[in-house]
This record gives sequence, C-alpha cells and structure tokens, in this order.
Amino acid sequence: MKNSRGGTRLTTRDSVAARAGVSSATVSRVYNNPSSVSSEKRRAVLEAAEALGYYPNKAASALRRDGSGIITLAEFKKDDRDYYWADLSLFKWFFADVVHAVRDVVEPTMFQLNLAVIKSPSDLESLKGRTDGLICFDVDRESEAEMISRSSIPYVIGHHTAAFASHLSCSTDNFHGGGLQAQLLIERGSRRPAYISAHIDDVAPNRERYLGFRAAFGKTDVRLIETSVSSEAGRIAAESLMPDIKAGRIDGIAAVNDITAAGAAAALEAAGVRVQKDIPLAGYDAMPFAAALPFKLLSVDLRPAAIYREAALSMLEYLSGNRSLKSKIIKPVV
Amino acid sequence: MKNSRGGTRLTTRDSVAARAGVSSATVSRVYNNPSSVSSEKRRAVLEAAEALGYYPNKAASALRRDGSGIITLAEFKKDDRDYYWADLSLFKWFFADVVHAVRDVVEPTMFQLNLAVIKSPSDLESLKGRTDGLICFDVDRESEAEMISRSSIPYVIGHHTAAFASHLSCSTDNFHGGGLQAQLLIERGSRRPAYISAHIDDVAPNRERYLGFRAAFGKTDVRLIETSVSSEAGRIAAESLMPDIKAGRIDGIAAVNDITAAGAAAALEAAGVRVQKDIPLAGYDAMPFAAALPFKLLSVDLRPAAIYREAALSMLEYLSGNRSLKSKIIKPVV
DNA sequence: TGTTTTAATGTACACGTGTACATTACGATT
DNA sequence: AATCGTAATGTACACGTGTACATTAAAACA
Repeated sequence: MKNSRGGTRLTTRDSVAARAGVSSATVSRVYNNPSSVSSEKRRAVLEAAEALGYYPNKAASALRRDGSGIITLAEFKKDDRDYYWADLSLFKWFFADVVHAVRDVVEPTMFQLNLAVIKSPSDLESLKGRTDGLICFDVDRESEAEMISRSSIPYVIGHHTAAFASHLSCSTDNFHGGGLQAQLLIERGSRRPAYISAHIDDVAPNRERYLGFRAAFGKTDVRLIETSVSSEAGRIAAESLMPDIKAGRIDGIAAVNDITAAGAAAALEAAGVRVQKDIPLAGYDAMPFAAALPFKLLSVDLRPAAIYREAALSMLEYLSGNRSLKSKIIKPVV
Repeated sequence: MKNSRGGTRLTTRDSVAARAGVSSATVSRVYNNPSSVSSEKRRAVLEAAEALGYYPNKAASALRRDGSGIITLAEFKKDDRDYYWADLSLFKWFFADVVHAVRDVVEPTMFQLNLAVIKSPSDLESLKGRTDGLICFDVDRESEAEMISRSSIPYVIGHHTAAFASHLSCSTDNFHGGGLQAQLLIERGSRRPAYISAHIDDVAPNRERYLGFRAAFGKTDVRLIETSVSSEAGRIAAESLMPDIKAGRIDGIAAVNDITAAGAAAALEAAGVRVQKDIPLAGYDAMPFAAALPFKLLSVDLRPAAIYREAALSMLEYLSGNRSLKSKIIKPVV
C-alpha cells in the first residue's frame, strides 16, 4: 500500500524473470535487444510477462537511460489578436491531425508524448530536464526560432506555412502549392486568371504561392488583387471582379486560402455566377469546414500531418544520435 | 557523455544542495513541502537552483512516487465510417480546445500529460503501469465504458454529448441546451417553431435537446422534422418548410447541430429568406466554422473545454486520494 | 537550571530499470 | 586434447528522487 495508485504493486522485471526461469537482465534484453536472446528464452519471458501483465516501467527506464524519456510537442502560443483568423485559428483546424501524426510516430518508441504550450522563454527553460526533444508547432518568427535554439534542448521546427532554412525544420513548399492552384484552374479551362492575396511583399508564404501560381501560367497575365485575408476581403475582391467575369475577361479565380476563397464564392453565387460550374475557384489549405459550405471549393492540401510526421521522425533520429540531419520540405497536393 | 542527450549532464539535487549549503533532502522539501523549510534556506535553495538551472527530474520523481507520473488523455477512436460527420469529425472541432483545457489543469502538477489513442482493449491493457489515470475522450458507448472499467486504471469519462451516470464522468446537459435554443428563437419573436433533428427515439442526446426545446416553448406546438444529420438533410428539411415559412406558419427554426443548421440556412437564403433577418435560425455546438459561412448562425455552446477541464480536475482529485467523487454535468450556454 | 516538546535539517535507502562486466557453454581450430 | 572465440546469460550497480528515521537546535516549561 505504499504507492499512489492505491496499493496495486507493479509487476516488475524480477517477478517475470523468476517465472520464466531467467535472470532479470534477460528480461530486459527481450524488450531492448531481442536478437541477443535465444528464441527459446525469449518466448518464455514473453509468456511470463503476458501471464503476469508485465509492462516495463517507463519512468524507471527513462531514469536509467539518463533522459526524461519524453518528447514534447511544443505549441508556440500567439496572442490571438495578432491574427486575422482570431476566431478561426489556423492551427485549430490542423491540430487534431498534427497531434495524431506525431503520436503515431512517437507511440511505438520508448518515448512518451508530452504537450506543452510555450508563451515565454521561461516556459521553455522550465522544460529543461523534463523533455529530451521539442517538436515545435506553429513557430513562424525567427525570434522564436532563436529563443528555442538558445534553450539548448534538441528541437525540430515544423511549420505549415513558413520555412526555416537555418534551423532543423520541416515545412512546406508554397511555390509548388501555388502551381497546384494554377493547375486546378488550367485543367478547368481557365486562361485569364485572377489571384486574390494579401501582403505579397511582406509575407513570404503569400508571395511564394502567388509566384508559383504565376509561374505555372507561364506568359499568361495574372490579375493580382492584393487585399487582406478574410472571408469579407474575398467577398469584396470577387465583387470587384464581377464586371470582368461577366465579360469573360476573367475566367478563373484562386485565393491565398480557403477562408478568402469562401468569401469570394459567396459573392459569386450571390451574383448568380455558379462556383465551379461557371468559373473555377481554388482556395488553399483544404480546410475541413469546406464540407459545410453550400458550394464546392477546389483547394490545395498542404498536408500538415505529413509535415509533423516527418518532424517527429527527424527528432527521433536526432535523439538516436544522428547529428547530420537535413531540413525537410513537404510538397502540397491537390 | 553517458546520456542520450549528448553529454550535457543534468543538474541534480546534490549540486543545488552543495551550492546552497544544505542537504539534498532540504532541496527536495523545497519543491514538495515548502512550508517545512525555513524561509531562509528556502530562498538559498531557490537561488542556487536558479543559478544552476535546476529542475527536478520527473522520471526519477515518478519512479520514487511509485506511479508513472503520467495522466493520459485517451481518445477512443471510432471507425469513421460509422459517423455522419466523417469528413467533419465532431471531435476535431473540439480537440484543440479540449487538449488545451486538460493541459492547463495538468501542467502545474507533478503529472505529465500523455496522449493515447485507444482502438482496442489491448491498447488499454498496454497502458497499465504507464499511466496513473485516464481522462477518456469521446466515449459514447456503454461497452467502451465497461472496457475501461475492467482495465482497473483510474478513469474519468468525459463526453460532450452522451452521459454516463454509472461511471465517474463529466458530461453535458442536453435538455438545458435545447431550452437555450428555444430561448434564442423566443427572444427573436418566434411563436411557431420548427425543430430539425434525427433519430429522436434512438439517440438520447437528440431526444433530450428536442425535449428541452419543446419544454421551453410550453404549450406551443413544435413542428418536428425527423431526418438525418447533415448539411444536405438540413437543406432538404428547410426546403420542405418553405411554404409554411412564406405563409407565416413557421417563424423560427432550430436544428440539432450547426452542420444541419448550415444546410437549412443555405436553403433559406437561396429561396430569398434572409437568415436571422426574416427568420431566426439556431444550431447547436457553436462550431467555429460558422465564422466562414456567408450568413450568421445562432448556436448553443456546449463548452467542451469546460467539460474536460472538470474531468481533469476530477482525475487529479481522485489521484490525490479522494474516493467519493461525483459525476459532473456542465450546462451549455448561448 | 534541567527537562520536555517541537521544528528544522540531515542521513540513508529503495523505487525498476539498462548495461558493463564477469561467467558459462560450446563449437571451431590447432 | 588443448586452446581459442563467440554467443548467451547472470551479477551488480547507478540513474535522481521522496521520505522514514535519526539527529540537532531551539523554544517552552517546571
């Protein structure tokens, strides 16, 4: 009755060893280096473990291994007011997928997956000695990246939008994604496209998507509407395009993301232009809410789960000793 | 150089003790029972800890405490095909909020928050000895609840829809929520309401919401449309109501959730009936995607974060020894 | 002053594991 | 037959902590 769980003592290695008629080291080896144990004893150990309901204690094993045995998915919390998507925070849409992806990678290992929210450098400091590695979620500023780097905890930066060449990271190819948006329109016969975006010069992802889009259209002129990024902005942009659309001077529209595209779609439908039937319209992000919209959106999937899956794999490889890892780029798909 | 993190040895209790000029037990007490240490030495210890960057090793402390030191947020994975919201999985909408709520409760304690996905009884078995308690997410079948109960791991069942009176749980008050939907319509002058739902007899949450809705309308007749739960079903239901709406025989609509309501809203708008301006329309779930819709939805917030926050608090209290916990019901709000 | 009580601190050990090292068994080589 | 090499297994210990118990210091009391 000395433990906190109410008295049910853990089944330990020693009882398994006794039952299997081997030493406790052999039991340990069955779990950590199975090939070094004869198949005969291995079977005996596994049988005994099964019978006794034995699972290695991760706390003890982590302690012995001289690490915390924990990998942290660290979410870098922003002040929501900084973001246009305050009520529709991008990461929320992806969060479930990302968490599952990371979990699927980490679960089979000796590591436990821990979640942390980082709001300040001290949050990061307090993780020292409590985690063996960080998988950083939603890091989109160099200042954040440098803060992480200074913590001296191993880290991988994942991001679904930005890219961090100078840090070990896993991110997306926005230029390629813009090209895919163009493909969606071209396949549907568009030859005179418009592109609704925002802050082309300041915001690298926006710029890259646009440049990829334009490149895919080759010498064709692309009508760029540079506005803000919101449903409302999309609506207004589409309305401003209406005369040209009706006159056939614009025959395809892409927007920098699905939220903007949804606004544009609503404006088109309200003006009697049927989305996809009369004019192709492509968004970006493949946000699941599109299924609830009264019209169909074309979109580009930047594969957030794949990005963070690869980030998690990088972290595991780093922790297993590989110090020559390269950053990864995940290509979006339609 | 004997650890997996590349040689940076952990700062241990002993070095802090040496620097602070106290014994290692005193350092331990500063963290676990501060009031038993003189303020003078306490300050000295904290100073030394700060200077050396010391944080207690959770693996070692968990080991000594004879528990895993881990609380698991266990998600009960369904075969998506069973669900109408396959592409719009309800839990995804809530997942970020729920995870954050649980994390906020667990983080300040000695426990680490772990994530697990449970697909089979063996997944549950393998958690034995690896976690001290389960916060069960999305458990909506008695068979699942019994499986958990058999695992002999302490658990709290949380759910945003169903209720589990016979297990320690934290869930929602659907009857009250239905009443809130009614209030939304009544406040806006509705006296002849329609309610779009599905499987009233089979599905307890649907039934309770409807009964709460009807009760709030008192003796007033409620037109019940029992269909399926989807955007498309909502659209068809609203279309079938159009003659009555135009004739003033229906002057308010509620739907069992936001997805269905969104479909109904699209149909109304397409027929020239402006949602909320011409007729009030209330959904349920306060799903964030509503912000991307080209019309405004009224909705009821079942407060998933609050539900799981309370579930996490129950678990912590259970683990601290309280064996007389009661299940909790969280009331939804508008 | 001498004795008792109480608060503060120190000493010593066990928690369950991974692995270095020692030991054993056994076939291959001389 | 004697020696060696290798694979399989066992023995023994340290990882960093929480706390029971012992010890000390100081206060309270007679």
